[in-house]
Amino acid sequence: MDKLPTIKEIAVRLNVSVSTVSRALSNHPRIGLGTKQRVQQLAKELGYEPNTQAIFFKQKKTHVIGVIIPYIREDFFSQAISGIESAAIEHEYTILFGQSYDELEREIKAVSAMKKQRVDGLIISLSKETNKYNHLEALKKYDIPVVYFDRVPTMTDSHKVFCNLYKGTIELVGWLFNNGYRNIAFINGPDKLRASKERLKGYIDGVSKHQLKVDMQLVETTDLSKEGTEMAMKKLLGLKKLPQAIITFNDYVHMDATQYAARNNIAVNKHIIFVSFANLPITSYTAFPPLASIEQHPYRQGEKAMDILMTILKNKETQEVLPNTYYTEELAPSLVAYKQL
Amino acid sequence: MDKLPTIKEIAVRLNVSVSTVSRALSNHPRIGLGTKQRVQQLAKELGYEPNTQAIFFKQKKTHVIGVIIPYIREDFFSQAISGIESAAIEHEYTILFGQSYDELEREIKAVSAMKKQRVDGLIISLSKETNKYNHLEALKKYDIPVVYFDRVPTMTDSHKVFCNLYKGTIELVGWLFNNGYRNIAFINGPDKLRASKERLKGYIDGVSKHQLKVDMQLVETTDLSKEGTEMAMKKLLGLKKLPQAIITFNDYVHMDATQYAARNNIAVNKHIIFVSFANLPITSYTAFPPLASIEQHPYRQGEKAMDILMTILKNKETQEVLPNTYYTEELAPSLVAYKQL
DNA sequence: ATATCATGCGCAAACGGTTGCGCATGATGA
DNA sequence: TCATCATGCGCAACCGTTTGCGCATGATAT
Repeated sequence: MDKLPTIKEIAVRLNVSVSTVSRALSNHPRIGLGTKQRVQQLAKELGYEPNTQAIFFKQKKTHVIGVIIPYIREDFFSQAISGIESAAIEHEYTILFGQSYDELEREIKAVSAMKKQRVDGLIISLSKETNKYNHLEALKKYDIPVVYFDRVPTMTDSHKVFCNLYKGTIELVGWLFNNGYRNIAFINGPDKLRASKERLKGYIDGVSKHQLKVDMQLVETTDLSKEGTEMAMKKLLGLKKLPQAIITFNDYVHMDATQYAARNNIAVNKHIIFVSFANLPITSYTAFPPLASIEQHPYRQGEKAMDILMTILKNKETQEVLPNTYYTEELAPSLVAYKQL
Repeated sequence: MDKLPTIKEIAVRLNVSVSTVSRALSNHPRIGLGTKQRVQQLAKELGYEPNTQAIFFKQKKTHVIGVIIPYIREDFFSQAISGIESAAIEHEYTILFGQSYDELEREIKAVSAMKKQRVDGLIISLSKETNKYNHLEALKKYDIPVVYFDRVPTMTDSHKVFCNLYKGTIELVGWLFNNGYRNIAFINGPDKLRASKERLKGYIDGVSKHQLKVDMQLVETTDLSKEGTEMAMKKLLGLKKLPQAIITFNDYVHMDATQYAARNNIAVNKHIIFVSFANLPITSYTAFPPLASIEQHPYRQGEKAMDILMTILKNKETQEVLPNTYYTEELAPSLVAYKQL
């Protein structure tokens, strides 16, 4: 394969210097019209395309941003990455992709790979295991800004975008209340997860808000496995007073819960109604879809994260480095009722 | 932020030349032990990490491969990309990500972005619209090898890996036959799709193989929309002799078909049984899961594609360029029966 | 004592561009 | 007529690293 045409080759052929060619191509005012035309003409003929790698190298930029997520198979994240991608394209950026599979070790490796590739910035949704942030702090040394989304860290000195699930849960409880449900149960996720804490707080505050007393017997947790969910359901169905409604941690839990209920002769969504947090696109095809769901806007979270990253990068260029400004974008979740009760 | 330590800085501090430092770090035999130690020691102290961008630039390599798929939201593709990623990690490669959304125009842009970034290779599953390949041929000029998977082109001078759905469909028909079903209907996808042609051929040959006569009244097509599928179902349910089994083009069609059937008082999977091609992970949670399904091994397809790409790249290094060797990997699909009939 | 060789290291080019500065040249104004 | 200035272009450094080659130096062989 013959070599790609370079600026140098054009220079030689036209008997001018490389600097002239470079400037001619970028329409520098100090280059004569004739020269410009000859250069641009020949460039076109040769099919010259600037070697972006060389330019990026010199400019210490890559026009690449890293994206690390737990699982691309989760619809939530594939939507998020699509949002990121669409915003990235607008800014002429491309995405370097990595999954953590919810493992800290993999996350560290992925971050390290991004660092090696000198991404201009990183967007990440943390793994469940992530409890320390050295690997991410390390990026500061390389001047790589990090924007977190959805699974965001607790530190305040970070850029982040997330959906306020505390409010979402309150809304969900409110919706149930307004539709006449009082005895509202809740299958939460693992205690240590931030997502669980938020939901629980929302549940408690939501219930209290309507002058109901909070009955912790109605609150169970699952480790998100099928078995864990079934154990939780077993306890709830064993209560003397059966719950009228069950809020599940997410759609995966929802599905296991409803299937278990059905197997135990509960008329799902009649006898007990189920509501959840939206993760899955096709719950409507499911045997027992949730009657209402909290939409967490993954696509928009992705877009927003990218937007924030872009403004950070622009600011860096403009030297307006405001090192102590941290962007936080809190999206309002929205309740989607699938059926009018 | 203070500058990152470079080889040059180490050189200055140690009063040696950059070349010595470079060689000392890579354990070159011609460098004295003492010097090596001092260099490596200082490198460690400074936290020196080689600038991979600079190295890649010099070596005309990026250690990045591009991956372009239609929709990451489709579970098939998110699995495929996971397979690619896992193989990539083993070879110290990272993935530049792009979606075509099944549009040729977007695919072209994505390819162009990959080209700009000088990926070392490209793995792509073509968009439905892709009927010409100039954008991909253009990569030859840049010496970027392309490996196709699943949605592969017709040209023979290309590397590809795919699942033989012709055989898969035959197998599906055979399974139905062996379980006593004779009147087997088929809702296929759009005629022009290669995937449709393969399935249709498989259907016809599969049916003939068992000495059944091929009744084209049993074959309908859908444009893959809900409405299209329902029209197809309407026709099939309108036949004087109702089919005993229906093969659907994929799980999305399956779901629309079964829901339509249920609404029209067909006892799904009893009155008429449904089988499909696996796309969705959670059909088991669905109201009417398919009783059997052809698994197309997206993860393995991804892995395989990456493996092929790697051997191509290795060969390039070794100068053993065999320009007219094209790798083709045809995976055998496997039939998964969800219930014993 | 001299040719030979291994050892240890530095020079400089190269990858493909960008860019500050300086040097001619001809036109302009005083 | 001479200083002044805009115009058009080239020189060379630079980004961070690798690598072919050459140059000393001291040891070994003859």
